[in-house]
Amino acid sequence: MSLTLSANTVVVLDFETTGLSPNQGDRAIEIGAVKLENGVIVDRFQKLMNPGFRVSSFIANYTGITNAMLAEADDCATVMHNFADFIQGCNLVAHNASFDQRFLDAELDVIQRDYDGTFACSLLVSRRLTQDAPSHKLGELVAYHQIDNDGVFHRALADAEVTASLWQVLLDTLQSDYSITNPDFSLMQKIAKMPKGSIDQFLKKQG
DNA sequence: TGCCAGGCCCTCTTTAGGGCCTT
Repeated sequence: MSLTLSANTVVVLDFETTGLSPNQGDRAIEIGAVKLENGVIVDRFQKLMNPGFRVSSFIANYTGITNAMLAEADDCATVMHNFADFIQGCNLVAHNASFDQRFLDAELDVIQRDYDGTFACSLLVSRRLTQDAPSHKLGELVAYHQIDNDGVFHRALADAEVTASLWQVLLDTLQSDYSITNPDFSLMQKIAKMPKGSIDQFLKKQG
């Protein structure tokens, strides 16, 4: 891990893609991200990218991203080079991070770039900290926590922004419910891996 | 020909199956 990795800066990111699996030939079509410094958004990144083939009608309807929009976009390599620069030195957060990590790894592998941060998953943390939530879908959690939003979902920057707000809600929960002052990224990673049954006892020891 | 994601998590579990999440 890089010595320049920032302790207080994370990038919350979200991909829109042509499908669920890069192993099955799916590609990224949009990346959106916000950079958080001590919980405050200090930078944003949003780019459509042309995967080189037409997206299905399902994806066009699901995301609102059309083939006409993608025809005018830069190719994936160009966008991902810029995004690799954007995330340099930062840890990463995503909702269901294993999905976004697979696409990030696949797209950066194509252009032979790498990143120095590690991922934390807001879905896994949410399942442990707000076990009463009826669902841990991003949209459902936005409603559950009454998170401000512009009504846009399944677009990369909009989803990254509400995920960043959710991340902050989860950090605030650690402070308010467990008296954990300044919970950090590595604690969130530990929470994500902890058995649900022992999370309460673990957090009470942290406070 | 027919199949086709992958990881987490629960339970009627561990020699398994299925729902939840992401697009």
